[in-house]
Amino acid sequence: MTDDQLDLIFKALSDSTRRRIIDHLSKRPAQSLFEVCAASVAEDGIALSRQTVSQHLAVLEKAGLIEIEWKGRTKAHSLSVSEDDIAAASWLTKYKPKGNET
Amino acid sequence: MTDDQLDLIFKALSDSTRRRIIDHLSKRPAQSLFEVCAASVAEDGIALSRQTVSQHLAVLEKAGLIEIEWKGRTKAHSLSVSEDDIAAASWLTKYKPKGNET
DNA sequence: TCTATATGCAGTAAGATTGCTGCATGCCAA
DNA sequence: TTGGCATGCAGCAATCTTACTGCATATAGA
Repeated sequence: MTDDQLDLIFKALSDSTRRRIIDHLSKRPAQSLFEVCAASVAEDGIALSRQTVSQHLAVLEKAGLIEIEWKGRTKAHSLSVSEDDIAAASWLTKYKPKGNET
Repeated sequence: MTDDQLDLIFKALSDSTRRRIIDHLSKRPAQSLFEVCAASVAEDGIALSRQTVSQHLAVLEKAGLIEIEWKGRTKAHSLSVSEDDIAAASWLTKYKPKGNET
């Protein structure tokens, strides 16, 4: 796992909008851009423009956290969390206290 | 764990310089600002100004990952990773695949 | 073919981030 | 008391981020 990859993953996770998108995609995979927009409004009450959501999805894709499948003219986004992603995002556990905290 | 807290922790971890500082502090706690600067040059070959390192330390402190103890005119920085921090940084494990990936 | 729909790309503006320099403050030690 | 050292704060420039609007492209279906 390179430093750049860690950067991408942590940066992707450092925005609550993107964390919400991850949550939506975990509940229902293969959502189109419009569906993610709709879910954001319906479940979180947060209205974002299509392009804004598109950019967030691009960040998540760049970090390797979601995967894309084109179905005709619609782009299906699904969560794609690998073991490597989990390991990277758990980077901090390396520095876990040895049971001596208050 | 609030969304804001997750933002702070992931943002703090999304910079390789800050991850390196965490690593230095884990190896040797209670380092002053100057010592962190020196370690960055000595161990990583990266020269950063005192103020730049100070800012990175402030981000880490704001995220609650390090703690400060003043000793006279020097500020001793130590790693302070709580169980909550570990849990927050492991946020992605919620979406761990159920053993069906390639 | 033609239209409606799903998405992409370009451009923009406000705000955050990251690095820096310079000056101010505050404490230890002689 | 005073000199020197560790740190803080203010300010600045370059870049990145996050949101947006508007236009272009491509595909499914009538």
